[in-house]
Amino acid sequence: MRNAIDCISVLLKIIWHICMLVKTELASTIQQTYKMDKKTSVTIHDIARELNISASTVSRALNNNPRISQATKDKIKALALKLGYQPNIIASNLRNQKTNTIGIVVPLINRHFFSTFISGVEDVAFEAGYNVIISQSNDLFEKEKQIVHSLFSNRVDGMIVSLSMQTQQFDHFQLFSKKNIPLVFFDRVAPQLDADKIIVDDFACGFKATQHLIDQGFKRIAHLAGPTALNTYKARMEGYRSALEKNNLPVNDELIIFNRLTRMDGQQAIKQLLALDTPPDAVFCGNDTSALSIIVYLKSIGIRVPEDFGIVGFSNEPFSEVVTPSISTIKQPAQEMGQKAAELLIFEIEHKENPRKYQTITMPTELIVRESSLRKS
Amino acid sequence: MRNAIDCISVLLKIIWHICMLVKTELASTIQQTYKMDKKTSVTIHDIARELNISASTVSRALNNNPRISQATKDKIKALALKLGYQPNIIASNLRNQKTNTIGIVVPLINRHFFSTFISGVEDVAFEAGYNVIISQSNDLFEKEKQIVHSLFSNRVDGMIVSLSMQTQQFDHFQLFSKKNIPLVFFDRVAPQLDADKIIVDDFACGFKATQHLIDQGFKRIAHLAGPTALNTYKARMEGYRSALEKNNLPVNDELIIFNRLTRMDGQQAIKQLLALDTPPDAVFCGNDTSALSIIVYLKSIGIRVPEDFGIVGFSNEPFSEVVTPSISTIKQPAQEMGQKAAELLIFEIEHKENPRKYQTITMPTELIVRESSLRKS
DNA sequence: CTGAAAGCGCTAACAC
DNA sequence: GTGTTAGCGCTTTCAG
Repeated sequence: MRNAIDCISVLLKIIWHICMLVKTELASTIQQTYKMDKKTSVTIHDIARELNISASTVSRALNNNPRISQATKDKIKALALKLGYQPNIIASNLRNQKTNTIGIVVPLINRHFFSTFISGVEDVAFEAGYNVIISQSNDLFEKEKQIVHSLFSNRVDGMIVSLSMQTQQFDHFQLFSKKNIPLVFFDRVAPQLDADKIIVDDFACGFKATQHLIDQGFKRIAHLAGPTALNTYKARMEGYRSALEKNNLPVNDELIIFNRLTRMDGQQAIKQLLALDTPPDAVFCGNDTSALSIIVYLKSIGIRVPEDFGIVGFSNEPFSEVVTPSISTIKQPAQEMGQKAAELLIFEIEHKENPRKYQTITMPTELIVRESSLRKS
Repeated sequence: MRNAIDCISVLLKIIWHICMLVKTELASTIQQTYKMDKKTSVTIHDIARELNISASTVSRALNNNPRISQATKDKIKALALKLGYQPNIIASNLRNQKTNTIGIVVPLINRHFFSTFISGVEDVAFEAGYNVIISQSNDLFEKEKQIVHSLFSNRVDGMIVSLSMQTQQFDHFQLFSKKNIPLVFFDRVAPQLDADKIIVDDFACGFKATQHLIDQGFKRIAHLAGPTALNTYKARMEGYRSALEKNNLPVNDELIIFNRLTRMDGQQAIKQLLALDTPPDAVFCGNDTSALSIIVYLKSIGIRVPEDFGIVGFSNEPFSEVVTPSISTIKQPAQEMGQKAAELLIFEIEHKENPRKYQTITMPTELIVRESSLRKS
């Protein structure tokens, strides 16, 4: 018995040693791979050594510094190409205190307005030699804060932001303003923020949409408002109210419903509205999604749009054009807004002025009249 | 006369000097501003000096190195907070040869599939402490090449790519494979590429869609194919052909139309198909956009969908659900694909294996049957 | 026109 | 536990 146990114990020890051997073997392989990795990365020093010149000359040549003779430039560039040299931008960034990177913070990337905006930013940024790093706040204040800190630590040269739905404080942006790093807000902005802003005139849009419904002969117009903590939804609602007043129509609070404008919200809202003693005959919705769900519901209960009920949405989502009936809506120039934001930001990055003057750029919008509101040709 | 000229010359000199003075003044102001900027940026050395300890201790403390006593950690962290210390990640990146950044290359950011995919990537990346930097190739080969080089120079730790429509060569990706930087392709991939891939089974999807039309009693089924240089469109078409063959239906080349699947393309294609001697009674479209335009056209000329003509699209664009008739389509799990791609990439970044084994992950798809193809309940 | 040297801010091997 | 020191790869004075 004893013997057997001893035997096993010895065996185990042997196995253990084998394991250890394998492990060190593996470790050294990894080590070697690592070294190989490093060797494949050619630096300006490698080029310098090969040509018996200094690294600074190589650096200057590759940056087209006029003080270097054409001959050496050619020599250096040729070798760089041959060796497959790729500059380490991280090192350059550290030295230059500039990353050529701009950060974007949006609530959600996969919303048509935002992704189109980002596309516009990317276009301009790429042309100007900037990278774009994006993050989504998912409409959460805490995540927005984290993102902003992270982008700061990553030393972005500037940042473009649309606020989360929950954001009411703005301390986290002071990091940027204190270090004089340009900041451009768009769409969802805060009035109390001293910064550049790219917006549309949501008030005018709300007015325009409502006036259009009035012009089409609708008499009792309701409004689906988004969270009025956000400047955009608040202004749209105020535009709506103002249009009613201007036309001497009563502003009736039971006709204004506040929610988050999801499809569910839209359906609930229209049910609630139709249950009123004197229900409305039209509604201006804070977005197209809710407008859509209202159309679907009305169709399902046999109310005709626009004959019996008029609808105007907001944002010109891709589906608005193709549903039946197609949805009248307000078109925001998302791509152009992105381009403009990027242009403005990059300009400020490259021409930092002190003291700064903040601009607010209002982009043009368009009321697109489609079937859902068109009773008169 | 002479006097006058002398006078002017002296005046000019004076003005010149004033200018110079102003210039130096300005320069020093700028200098000062610069220094102020620098001073506001607190580093670990500032913390170290203040506490009479070394920078390395500070570094270790902030990174929660267990070798530092809790007491000093607390002291350091408290001061860091007080001074508003923000780590310079660029410096850390350079030193660590790691950027915690992953690059994404897509044809177009503001396409629902891609932006949703990106959103999925961002979710996972953020959780794992990675930044996401995105670029769009605009379906141009040259731009794709530039982007890939730029991302490499920016030392991304890994990259996620969907190829441009024009891409036929893949040399630009060797930068990454040579340095053993993980690379994950998705959706539009190249079979000859040795890399990880996240795809759906486009062949099976094409088959499924076509089989569904057959099951619904459609007899003569056409196909709108995208550019077959892309694996996705090619496989969809092959699935279509295979389904016909399996059901002993003839594969008729005049029923297969190749284009870029825009709305225009869709309209042209359907006209062409209806002009045939024996036109089809259904079509499987390579995407939802072309399916939509066909529906619109058929409605306009009084052909009923699905009674007279069946349609299946691809991708489950948001509008597909809400148009009338709603479009039967294939749903790709874009968000999940993005999450999976990010998980895979990050895993490979953090567990670099040598030699690498490349995986191809096929994500599940779903045929969503809606009105445009449903003749039998 | 080119080189030497210092340093961007952080980390980690090595020493004590 | 903490300090010393040496870089990561690049740019940029300053000096010749």
